[in-house]
Amino acid sequence: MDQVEIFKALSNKTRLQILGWLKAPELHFPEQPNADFENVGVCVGQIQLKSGLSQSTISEYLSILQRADLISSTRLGQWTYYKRNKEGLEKLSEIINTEL
Amino acid sequence: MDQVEIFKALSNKTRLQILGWLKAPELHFPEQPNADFENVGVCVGQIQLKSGLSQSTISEYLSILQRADLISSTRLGQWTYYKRNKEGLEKLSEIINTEL
DNA sequence: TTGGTATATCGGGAAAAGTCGATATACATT
DNA sequence: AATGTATATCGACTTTTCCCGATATACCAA
Repeated sequence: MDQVEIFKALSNKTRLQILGWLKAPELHFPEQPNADFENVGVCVGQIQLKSGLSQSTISEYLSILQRADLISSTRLGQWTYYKRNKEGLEKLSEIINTEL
Repeated sequence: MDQVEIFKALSNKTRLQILGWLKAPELHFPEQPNADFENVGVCVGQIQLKSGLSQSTISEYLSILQRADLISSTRLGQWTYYKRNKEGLEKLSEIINTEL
């Protein structure tokens, strides 16, 4: 993954917010039936609702974050759940501490 | 400083390279008369030369990095020297570790 | 004060990102 | 099979970023 793409993914207020929400889903989203936050994350619809942006925009934003390895997804039935990707974020932290 | 602006500043290959060069100027730039790397940094002309981009572009890039608190500048005679801003980079690292 | 060098700012054209509504796809339920 | 719901993709339009050359400003030297 190109470093520039990681920073581009983070260069947007809504995408930064999404990462913040996913860091503590229980604080930012209502209870979910059939899928716990820790294991699978939060479904697209909830994220969209909270963001106030259109469904298509949020879907694209999530895939940008995913391409940057900052989040990961799981499909369960008709829902796609996204959660933080700890490894990707640790790698980012390392880039900043060692290369910049 | 807005977090988004920090990440935007980092969303460009050349600007990332500049930060990398400024992390270890002695490895990336020739000796400078009258100004040592540790205290004042590297002058715009040297950075431009190494980047291969135009003078105006590099001048703008440096000011983008400076507005994001990632570098700082010192004017000495007709030269402006830029160096890494440790504090800003530490703050960035903290943002990533605590908010994302 | 005239000219030379270093850097900053301005104006612009091309490319990329932001964001939407419409449509497609995937899955579930009846 | 038909319909409904969740998400992804497409096409378009607007705004922002990239990067340049030209020009302005600041400082220095003769």
